Amino acid sequence: MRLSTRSRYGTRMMQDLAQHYDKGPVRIGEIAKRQDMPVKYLEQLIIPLKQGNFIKSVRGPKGGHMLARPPEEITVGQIVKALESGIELAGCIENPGECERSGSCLTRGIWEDASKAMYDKLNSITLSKMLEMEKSI
Amino acid sequence: MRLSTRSRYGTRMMQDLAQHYDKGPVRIGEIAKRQDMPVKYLEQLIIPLKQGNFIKSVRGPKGGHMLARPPEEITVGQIVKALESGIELAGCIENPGECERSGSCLTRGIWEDASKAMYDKLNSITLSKMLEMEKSI
DNA sequence: ACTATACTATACTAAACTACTATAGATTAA
DNA sequence: TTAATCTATAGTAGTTTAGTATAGTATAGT
Repeated sequence: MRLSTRSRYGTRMMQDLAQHYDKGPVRIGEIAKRQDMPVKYLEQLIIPLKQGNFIKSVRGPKGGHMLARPPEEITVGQIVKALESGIELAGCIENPGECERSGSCLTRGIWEDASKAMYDKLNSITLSKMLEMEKSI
Repeated sequence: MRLSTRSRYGTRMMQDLAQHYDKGPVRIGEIAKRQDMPVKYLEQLIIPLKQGNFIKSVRGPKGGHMLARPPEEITVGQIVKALESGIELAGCIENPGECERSGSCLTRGIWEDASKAMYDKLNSITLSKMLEMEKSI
């Protein structure tokens, strides 16, 4: 039960952008180099993050990307949610109709509760909180 | 970020066995029919559950499977752990050596905490607790 | 106006993984 | 001895993941 690299790379990209918040646009190439992640892959991950209003971009030379909101207003849970295709542990949570047993299934509520526990934790961590953790490493 | 069918089917199989606890061995065919899951697939899932000492089996005619321990001593977290290949949200939690950044990675601790939140929730639910939930549906 | 730089959009692909299915064999109650 | 049942191992079609490739669009600087 692994998070995809989409979420993991995307979170590290957002971390990098938070570390350069208010210092002008940051090129994908820089992030990719610093964090050792493929440029072309990051370019794809930026799309949903822009749609979720977490990133804004400047085109052309001297262009790049930056956080659309301050780091204390963005949580890791939001980032993961934007990048992960299905965010719940089972499809039947988001879409009860996909299983005819949903109505009486004893396990369904369990997967729902466990998903919630996980996202509550992820949503409690903002990008600024994450950067603070840096000092204690 | 979905749980595999291994975990989901396996948990439903264990639920079924809990519902027939102390009533003699239950054939896989019965479980498969009641829960609408493929026999041959369940046969595979039983192996790790036996290894984890959650199930014991009787071979030959009139044989079948049963819980190796009472339902109040088995948690959903234990079942998922036995069936899921990697239980953590990122490989680097179980195996820090797989990524050279592990030592200084800000995200690693986050995935670890989120995994823990999830498993704490799953481990708080025993099979007997699960059966009690049945009444409230 | 031109050019180089950077973002944007879409399509493709190899490898791994998932969710099974198939075949053959081992035990044992009756 | 037979039939029921579990056990072991191998195969496989479909999907997903983690990228790469190609072709474009926007714009700062000259």
